[in-house]
Amino acid sequence: MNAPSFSISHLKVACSNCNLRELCLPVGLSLADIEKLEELVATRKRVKRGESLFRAGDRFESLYAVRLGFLKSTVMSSDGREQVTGFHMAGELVGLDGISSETHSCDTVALEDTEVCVIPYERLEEVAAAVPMLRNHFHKVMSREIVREHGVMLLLGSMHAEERLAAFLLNLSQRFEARGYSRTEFVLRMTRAEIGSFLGLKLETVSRVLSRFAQDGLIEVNQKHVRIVNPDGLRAIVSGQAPACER
Amino acid sequence: MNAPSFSISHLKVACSNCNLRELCLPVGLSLADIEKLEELVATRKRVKRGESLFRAGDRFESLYAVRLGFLKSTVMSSDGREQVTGFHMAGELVGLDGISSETHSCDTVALEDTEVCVIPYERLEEVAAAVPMLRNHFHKVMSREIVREHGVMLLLGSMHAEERLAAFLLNLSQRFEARGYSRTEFVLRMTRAEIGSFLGLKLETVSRVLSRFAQDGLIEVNQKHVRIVNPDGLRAIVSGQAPACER
DNA sequence: GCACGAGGTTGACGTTCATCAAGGCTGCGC
DNA sequence: GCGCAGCCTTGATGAACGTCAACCTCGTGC
Repeated sequence: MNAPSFSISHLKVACSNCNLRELCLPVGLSLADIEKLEELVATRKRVKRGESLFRAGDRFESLYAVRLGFLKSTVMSSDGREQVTGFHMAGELVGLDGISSETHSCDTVALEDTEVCVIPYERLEEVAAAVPMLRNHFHKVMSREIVREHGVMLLLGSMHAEERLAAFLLNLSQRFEARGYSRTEFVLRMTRAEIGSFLGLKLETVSRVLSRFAQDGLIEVNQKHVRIVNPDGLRAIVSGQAPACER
Repeated sequence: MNAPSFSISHLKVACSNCNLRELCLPVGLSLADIEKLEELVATRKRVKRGESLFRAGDRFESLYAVRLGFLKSTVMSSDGREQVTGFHMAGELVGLDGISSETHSCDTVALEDTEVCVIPYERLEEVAAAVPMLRNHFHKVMSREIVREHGVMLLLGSMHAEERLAAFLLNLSQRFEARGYSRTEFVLRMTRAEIGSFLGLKLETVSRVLSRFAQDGLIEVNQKHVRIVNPDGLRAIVSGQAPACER
């Protein structure tokens, strides 16, 4: 509970120039609208690897748009079990959990040095009232998060370890691609234990399944570095085409 | 994909008289605001047991506030696995998944004869722009759904069968109580298979665990009728105080 | 260079839950 | 009444994953 050492930069924020525009913003905003938005996003905040952006119990004041870096969100049960609820990368909005009770209900921690745009929520509410397109976009972002979580529930509730990991790798791949990175080769920013927590598996199982995928020529793994060799093979696993028992 | 036989009632809808006000609406709305709201909620819709309110792929047009009855939502993977993502009762809002892509991404089906208030989404957006309190309330409802799903992820990702079922029963209990029903005695509207799907378990496991709870004097079960005898015992199970291996 | 620690891999073994299978209960139509 | 279908229960067995433990790898600080 010690105060994390954020550096807050008061640099001029310019959404209009931001290379994440297509991810963050609705298309077709007028210049005037974008100006309103730039007033909204007053500051940026840096979060060093290992530090938290916010913690469960913190008063909710702002949403955060990830500019660069990588974060995880976790919830904790009363008896101390931890569950990773998501990983966040550039262009994604975090903090939505806090709106409901004006208090954050999860911890969000940087897995590498990260920079976010701070979006004071009260102001967002005002701007959203005035700019229909932005309001609509905001609602879509929240709804998309609900739909994403439905997908995670499907994964956790009805998939085997191999299917979960294949789905996880493909999801990462697709998100990296959408950000202009390679979809076949990337670095896992999280540990095996964190992947396991997210997927409802133990770290040993994650490690074993990754090794098996590598053995089967689906991927190459070297510690955190992953190369997807046979994406269709992974897709086949996700859709139950190739359950473990058939191989 | 045949058209379901809804009966749409054009009765005057009166939120101001609705006994679900405290669940549905923010406190402290002015009379003028409530009038705007009543224009918004134009119609009601009845859905018979077994029929669907909407299906994945349907164009999204409205949200629905449950007036009475009981529904489930399910998502389906490409290979046909089904996952129950939630059960809905009076006072809850369903259909939020559709906002993101203007298409519903889950099926929502009545588990008993059900009546909902239809809330055309376009109009909701307008009214929300004009009525700050309602806007804020709407955002909180969406956020609450996100937080709820975090809880389900925790359950699916890190709890044992007994813990899941204990948590499930307590959750139902608490929701019934909030609606003025008994918190100790209620009827499960869903089958064992549906409970299992929601909790990531098979129906046999659900049945076995319920029997074990009954044997241990925690509950009484008779088919769909459940009486919670020892809620603290259930709570102890949820918080890992009493794992199966200790008994 | 070396020691240390965090994170990762791999193997042996055990537990939990799924699977398969048989049978019971309840409500409904005839 | 009877038969049937849907749902539920219970038992026997096995697979998938967790647990425990040993060891390896890499990066860091001294």
